[in-house]
Amino acid sequence: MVEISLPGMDKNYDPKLTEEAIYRMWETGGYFTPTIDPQKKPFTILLPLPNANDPMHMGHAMFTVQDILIRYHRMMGDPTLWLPGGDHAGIETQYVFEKKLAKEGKSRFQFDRDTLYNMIADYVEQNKNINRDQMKRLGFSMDWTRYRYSLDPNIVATVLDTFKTMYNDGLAYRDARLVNYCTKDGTGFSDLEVKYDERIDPLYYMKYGPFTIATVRPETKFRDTALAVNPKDKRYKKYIGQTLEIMGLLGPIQMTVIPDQEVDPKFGTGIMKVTPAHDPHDFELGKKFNLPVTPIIDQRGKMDFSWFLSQNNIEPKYKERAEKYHGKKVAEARALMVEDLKADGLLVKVDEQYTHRVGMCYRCGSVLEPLPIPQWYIKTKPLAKKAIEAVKKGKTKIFPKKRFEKMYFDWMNNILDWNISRQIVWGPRIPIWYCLDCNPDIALSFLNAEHVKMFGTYKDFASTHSFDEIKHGIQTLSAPLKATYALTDGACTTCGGTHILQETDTFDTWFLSSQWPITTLGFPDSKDFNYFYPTSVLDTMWDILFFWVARMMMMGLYRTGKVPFEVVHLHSRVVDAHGKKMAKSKGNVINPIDMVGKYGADALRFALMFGAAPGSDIAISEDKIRGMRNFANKLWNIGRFIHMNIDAAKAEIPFYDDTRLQTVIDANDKQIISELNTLAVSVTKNINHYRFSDAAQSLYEFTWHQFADVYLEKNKDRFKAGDAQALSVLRHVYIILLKLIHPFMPFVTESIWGTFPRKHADPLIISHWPTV
RNA sequence: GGGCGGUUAGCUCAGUUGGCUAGAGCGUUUCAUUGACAUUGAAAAGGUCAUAGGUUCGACUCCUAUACCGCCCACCA
Repeated sequence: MVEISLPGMDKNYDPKLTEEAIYRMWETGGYFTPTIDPQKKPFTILLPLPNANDPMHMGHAMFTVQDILIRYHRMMGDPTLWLPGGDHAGIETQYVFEKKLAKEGKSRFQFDRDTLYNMIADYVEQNKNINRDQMKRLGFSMDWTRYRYSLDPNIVATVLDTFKTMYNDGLAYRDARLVNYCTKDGTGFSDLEVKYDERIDPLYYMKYGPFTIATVRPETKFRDTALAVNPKDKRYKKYIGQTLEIMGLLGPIQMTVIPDQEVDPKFGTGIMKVTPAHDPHDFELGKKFNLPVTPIIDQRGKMDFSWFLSQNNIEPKYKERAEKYHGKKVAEARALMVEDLKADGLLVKVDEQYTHRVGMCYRCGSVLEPLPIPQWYIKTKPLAKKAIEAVKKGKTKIFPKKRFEKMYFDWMNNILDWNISRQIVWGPRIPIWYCLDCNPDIALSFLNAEHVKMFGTYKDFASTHSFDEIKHGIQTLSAPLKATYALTDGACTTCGGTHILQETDTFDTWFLSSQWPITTLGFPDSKDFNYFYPTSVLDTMWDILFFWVARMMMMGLYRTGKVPFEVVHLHSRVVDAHGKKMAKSKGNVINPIDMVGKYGADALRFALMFGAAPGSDIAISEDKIRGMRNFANKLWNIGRFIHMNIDAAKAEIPFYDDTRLQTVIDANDKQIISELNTLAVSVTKNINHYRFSDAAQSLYEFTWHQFADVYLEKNKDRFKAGDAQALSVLRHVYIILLKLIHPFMPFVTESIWGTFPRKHADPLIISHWPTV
């Protein structure tokens, strides 16, 4: 066996020997940083900012789509910017951090607000770079000099400014409607974040005056304020408008019967109890009929009977019951009440197998409690209107259009106001200040020196604590809806006092990220903003179309009057070899970094692009990645073959375009050149149309089965004989191929590129894209 | 409840406006054994394109219905 030795080219391509050095060469060479040239239209992509605290998963590896576009445009000569960033990911990060604390036997309640915030900040700081290094390992050609973190001071400043502008425009407001509240995590959520789960719960039929009603939530009935029936329901028509006295577990209550179209006469008994404080539908109904909102569950998910117990002359039996329920968790109290209903003969029957959908906390899985808590909202209708128009007019194009444009319009048309308040510490606080002297009823919770959680109103604490103590120890401030507030952090505009406290609600993370295109580029006036906004393409998976993309459209248009991006490209979801969603619980997760270590970044990137239609899932398996590793190796060995033959020819092989060879060309050469041109045209077209799979497949097919298997095999004798024309054509086709493949497989192509003679010393990354 | 997508070779999927013997990757079978690559080469097997109708000279491709799978949205107590 004769070993062929070529300098720098082993028999097999080993990504481990090249990738790191090549990436460093690109980065230190400054090729990721665009030169601003006012004569040229830039090409810009903002990376969908990953959670700074999370390692990469396969979904992030799909950002390869962006790198392909970026590398392609860079080679086209466009000033090209791919701007990376990291997200503080409010609730996600605080949740992960609390779990970490729990493992160490600690709880967030052992720390005051500032300390907890700083601990989380340190934790994120430690993890931030893992993510960045991993993206480098995939070869992503991002401009790291422009890396942004969502809590960078200038980013936050713009976000606060947006809030103030919206507030002054009447688009940001405070209201106490029913919010999806997780009593375990202690925060409210927006409607988008609610995860609905099918559950089987008992449906209780209970006697209710002259009626029987059905409910899954008997614990809320104490604060029912009305009964609703369908106005067309003959059975109950005569009761409409009447006020009835109904016997309950705590004695008789007064109840008015009201009409409501939406009551289904066929459901249960056709009568619905109305509980405005704990049911979204009832809340709206209550507004219509002016019913009081009377909560019976508190923010910790416990029954609150203080309204009852504070009454005079309560019958001892009822007092005993109320005391028994008071302070119990919802589920526990419900069980007790069902027992008491039985005892009183009020329970008619129980349907144990009632299935319904319940709103759950997407984070911790607890049942969400709709609670009437004041929150900050964004009025979305006027913003959505413009976002719809922009897409209709084609200012922003959504791809694949067929599937996702409809989703976009449906959501925008039915949009509800956006709750941006979160009751967590990890994030910027809403820039609103309350005067404690003007609002002595503001409820405060804070930590005293012994780390004991304390609740009370400002009035309660003012006599025993200094303002400074309150200000620094405060955990949360829950101002009643009627409390007055101001945008200023100076003196109170009403009383001139300085006992003012900032809102403790922090912004929904998505409120920050919805402004990413403007905050990262330096709105309202900076060189980058003026040059790069609007960006060219926004590429992401469809799961955050509403969370992020739609909201960026609204916010970008609101602040700048221009769309934030010209194209929205929704890439495939990565699934396992059997088309199933990857999940830790299923044990089918493939770690991208492991695959890079084993087969190289190029192999993984190519596998992710190969064989998926736009908008559909992409199945990934180790077998497939290995197959693509083999392709990289094939490409590498064609390079070795060419070197070997040129070296053996012992003559200078002219550049293809320097010679008259083109006019006296051999039929075989002519054919491969023609096929190459066809390929270059189709790859270019496919990239322009976001058909990355087609581009990848044609590159694979041409390289392996046309160029290597046919042309190269057929002309081996000519190469061996040192035929200068043949060798020139061979090398030319190969060099062009390296360029065409480079956006997909940047490492192997760049490393081979370096071994060939060329007119300019430039690396492949900034070579010129082939044009025909 | 409303809407969307899918159903093509053993597996995962392409098939862009209806038109040549329906393709790829992986897997399988047979042969080749080493001056580019065994991470290879040559060849092969394997599909009533979910089902039933319809439009058309012609349907994997268009229309209707059905079945199953997946996803999104929705306040049914």
